[in-house]
Amino acid sequence: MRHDEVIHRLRAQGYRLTQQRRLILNALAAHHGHVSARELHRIVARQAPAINLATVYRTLHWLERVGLAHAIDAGEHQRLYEYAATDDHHHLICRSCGAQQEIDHAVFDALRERLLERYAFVADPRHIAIFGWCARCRAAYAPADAAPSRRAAP
Amino acid sequence: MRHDEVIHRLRAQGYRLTQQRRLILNALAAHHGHVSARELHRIVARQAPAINLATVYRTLHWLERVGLAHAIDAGEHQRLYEYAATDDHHHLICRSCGAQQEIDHAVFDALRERLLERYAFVADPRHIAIFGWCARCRAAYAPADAAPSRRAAP
DNA sequence: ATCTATGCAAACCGTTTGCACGCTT
DNA sequence: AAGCGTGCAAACGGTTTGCATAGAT
Repeated sequence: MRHDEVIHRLRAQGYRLTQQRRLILNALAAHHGHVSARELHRIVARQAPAINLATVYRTLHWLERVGLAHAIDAGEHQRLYEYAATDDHHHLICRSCGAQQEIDHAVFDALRERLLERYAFVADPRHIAIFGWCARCRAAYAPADAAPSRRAAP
Repeated sequence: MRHDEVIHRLRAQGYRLTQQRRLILNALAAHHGHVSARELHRIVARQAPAINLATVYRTLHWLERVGLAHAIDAGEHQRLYEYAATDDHHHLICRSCGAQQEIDHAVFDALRERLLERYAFVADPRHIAIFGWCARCRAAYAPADAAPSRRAAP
């Protein structure tokens, strides 16, 4: 695995490599996509039942600090983590069925340029969740490709 | 104020208009931008000290249900609310100084088109927070207009 | 041997809920 | 008079922290 070398560097920096950290980092790296601390705990607990949830939290903070994990920017009411080696990407989330689709960072290039021009702002979107309606649900609901009206009174 | 008529409609639908709801709605509408439940509670408590935090939460849920308030999509580790009459807009947030700038919904038009073409996804971004670096901080840090490198090891 | 990281349990913070009562309708 | 909405207090779920100890260096 790739992180062994990273870990080496970290050890050189005075951090200690414990079984728990190893397990948690592996689980995080193996898990494609986001994980909550709780889920991660459930996963590593299969291999090391004694591991404590607090340790997972502390380790996640540590991984974030040393740059091996990112906390999710946007999204729902729970903090999620992902392995930092993952390429920048974003998500489309369907309001109707909840399906998530990963999209490429490049889709934001035009927007970033525009923000730079108009607002002199260097955008660095790391993990944005964009809500809307996926093709399937749209087809199921209506033939038109217009979004369902949002402010409609019931 | 505009909501009197809305409230009228709601009353017609069988909802009851209490002092608390009136106060909370007014405070929410008067507050430009996002508010947390706690902050809103603090505000209304100035006029009605007996008002309970649970009531604020319940009222916010109710306002959301009837379409008078939106919960914030993206953003930080706290759920925030805003008055629904507010136009769709988004925020640029500086990672360095924390400054927030409101940006127009139209900035997303090109992105929405692209998402529709490429992913057949109808994006409905309501309140996205885009992190990055504002002009001032960028000037202070470096002459170049490049974003500070993100994955740099310390 | 040193001192970091862990386990445990309690604390914390925002949010939700059950219940009896008050107030709008 | 009827019943929705409120206050109160307790419960809840996720996250953090103090403390003694195990374990990596």
